[in-house]
Amino acid sequence: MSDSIRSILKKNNLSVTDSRLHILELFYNAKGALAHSDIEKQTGEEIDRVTIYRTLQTFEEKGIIHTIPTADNSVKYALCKDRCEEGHHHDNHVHFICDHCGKTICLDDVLVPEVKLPKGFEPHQSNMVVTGSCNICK
Amino acid sequence: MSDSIRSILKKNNLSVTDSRLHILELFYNAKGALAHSDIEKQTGEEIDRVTIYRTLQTFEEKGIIHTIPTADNSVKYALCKDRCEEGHHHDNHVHFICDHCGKTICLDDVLVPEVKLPKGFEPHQSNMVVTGSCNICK
DNA sequence: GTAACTGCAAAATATTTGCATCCTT
DNA sequence: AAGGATGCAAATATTTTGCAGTTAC
Repeated sequence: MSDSIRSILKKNNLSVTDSRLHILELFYNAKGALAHSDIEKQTGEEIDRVTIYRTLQTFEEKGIIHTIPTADNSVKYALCKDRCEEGHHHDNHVHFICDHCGKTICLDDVLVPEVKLPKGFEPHQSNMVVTGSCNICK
Repeated sequence: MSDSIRSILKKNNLSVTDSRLHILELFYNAKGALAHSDIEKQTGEEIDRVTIYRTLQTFEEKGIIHTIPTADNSVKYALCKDRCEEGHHHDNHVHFICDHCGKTICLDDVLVPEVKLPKGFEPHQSNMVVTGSCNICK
């Protein structure tokens, strides 16, 4: 398992370091998205706050993770699916935020529907966020 | 014009103050959404930074404006349509963010399509944000 | 007159930057 | 050995809170 994480870093020309392994593992274990603060809590004193910022930024640049716009405007990150890893983000699934437990869940099977835009608008990327109660809370 | 803005405040049981009139007017003149920093720039020294925070919060609580989740995770606000003003947000139109000029535009005529969620998920509110190039930049 | 609103100061929080040191390759 | 990554300190930026003075009603 740790090896597959290691290979992701290598594939993206990133040095394999403890921090990166640790943080990336968190994403693989997490069902759903993580905020900076989530990562900070789960790593405790082990990783410096600044390193977390820089690691998240690096991962995002490499297309390993992507940010999710949330209803409460907090910053969250989630793993990209395979198709993202080429540099292009095809992050076309719906994100769900539970009003009760607060979790953000990637509904990988629910694709964002296309919409017809007015004349002159050319879409590039679509994001859809649904709030409500999730399958555990309700 | 100033009178219609005034009546909105009254309708929501808010005292009519210069700050509120001014900020609310900005929203009516603006095509699209405003960030806290936009408002700060446009009001200059006239309104205290803190007052802007509190005014935005108040307006949101009253359902006069709503927040928009943006791809870059900055906080933006836009006027609610009539239906929102009852307290329930029926903010069911698509938001468009232009990659070039950075503007956020409410596509009032483009409704957020419904999606079928997996079993157990109960939707409450949907948000859709499309990025690309707008009708002016392209 | 009273409750609500504002501005200022300051606290709390979040994010970014510089630099010396350490680690990966 | 060399370049990149980390940790610490500190600079910036953002948001919240307390309180005294002012304003709307």
